Amino acid sequence: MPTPTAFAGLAALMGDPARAAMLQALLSGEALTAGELARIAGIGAPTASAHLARLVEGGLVAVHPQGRHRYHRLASEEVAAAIEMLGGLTVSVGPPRRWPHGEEFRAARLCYDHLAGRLGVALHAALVGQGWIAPAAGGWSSTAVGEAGLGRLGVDLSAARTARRFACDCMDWSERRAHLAGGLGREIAACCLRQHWLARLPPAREGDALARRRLRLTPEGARRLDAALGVRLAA
Amino acid sequence: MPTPTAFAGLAALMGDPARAAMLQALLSGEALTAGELARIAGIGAPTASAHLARLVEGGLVAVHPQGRHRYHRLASEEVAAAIEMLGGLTVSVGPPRRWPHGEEFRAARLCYDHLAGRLGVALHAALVGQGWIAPAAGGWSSTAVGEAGLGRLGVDLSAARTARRFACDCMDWSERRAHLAGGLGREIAACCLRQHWLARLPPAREGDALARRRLRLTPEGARRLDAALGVRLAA
DNA sequence: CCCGTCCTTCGTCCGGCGGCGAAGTCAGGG
DNA sequence: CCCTGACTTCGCCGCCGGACGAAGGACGGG
Repeated sequence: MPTPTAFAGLAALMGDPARAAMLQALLSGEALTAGELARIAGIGAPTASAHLARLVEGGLVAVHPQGRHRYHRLASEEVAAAIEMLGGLTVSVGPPRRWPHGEEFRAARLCYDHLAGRLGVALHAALVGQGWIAPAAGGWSSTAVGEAGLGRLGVDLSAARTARRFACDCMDWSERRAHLAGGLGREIAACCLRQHWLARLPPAREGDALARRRLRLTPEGARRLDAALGVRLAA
Repeated sequence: MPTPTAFAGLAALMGDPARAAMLQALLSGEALTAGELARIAGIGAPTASAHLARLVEGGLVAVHPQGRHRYHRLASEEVAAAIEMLGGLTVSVGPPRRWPHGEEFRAARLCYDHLAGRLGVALHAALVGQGWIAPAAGGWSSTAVGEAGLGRLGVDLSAARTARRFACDCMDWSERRAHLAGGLGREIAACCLRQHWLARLPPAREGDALARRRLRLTPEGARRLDAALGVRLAA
């Protein structure tokens, strides 16, 4: 195990309310400017700047300047996974409480770059149930019928294969079941969003980090997914 | 996602150096008394008591009093997994550094209740390579030849099946490859330790949380594992 | 029953960190 | 070229929380 101080430093980095709000906002995969993150965290610009500097220095966040904006995003998929896992702990740990988490978040949301919530879990179950993916070492591989079906849906399989992992499970913190991550999960989400099967992300409200991650199915999107996968994804 | 404050609270709980040292010590799966944890963290008894109260209150640690001792252990496998994942981040994140972590830890150690390090990774690879386990939804299932072989080794398969998950991957932070977790991983470790295939855990030195997790193969243990699995596990 | 041990509670101190305002730096536009 | 807008650096303040000493319960043993 790494030195306790290194471990504690990393955890402490995520342990500040303002930084935690920033990290959760970045979990959608978007790159956000320092000013946006300051408003999301509800703090002033100087304070946000100091926090972001520490997050970058700690390796959790990557920054790439463009003009007079500085865009920030999570440094890696591993960072996103760790944040998701910690978020999952908060619902399983502590005094049992009735779900205080909005119904919208449980229905559909983004986990880094793929679909999560009931929608993501249903997608996972449908892909397995239809035999489109099959268990393989370390995750899932696509079947012949799956490749045909995914192609019909417009999913870019070759792009999915360029990822470090083609398809693997990612524990869903609200449903307590796996949803689909990896290159395939990313491409399916990209394809769905591109084709407007899902409503666009609503604009962020000031101080509301969570609004960014909410998704709603369009009627058209629900219909096409239902037809393609043979399940009722829409609530 | 849970409220940012809940997330931050949990991360902050792990973010204190003293509490981090305690959690890492508990990662071996052992139940430790408040006094032991105080010495491990290098703090006084009153301070340790306050820290442990917060860890229990936060749901990360479970306590069960026995006589005048109060034994503490991690509250669940999920807590252990989250701590491991955060530990993994500390080696992949931040400025690239040459491995400052002891060779002994990378060779063999315990991850909660199963084998990790090069030993754990080699075991995983051997089980797959010999066809003793095969990919299944959410993890691995045992094959017929595997069940025979594991039975010869003295592994209690029925005990392994009582776990929530029979066999699944757990990312190894030092080898960056999967080792075996779940009921099977637990039973193999229990069986190995019971049969003295591995040297006993060395006694804890004061203030040294890491010593608890170091393992060394006995010559007898290495020979039997080599013969059974057909790989050279000993360095 | 009294003592030793383990652990907790209480009271107190103090260092560190998060917060902001003001000033400085840099990029872009009219 | 100056102005605006985005972000950083600097300096300072307030306060939360982690540290300890002393005292106060539990529990077990002689």
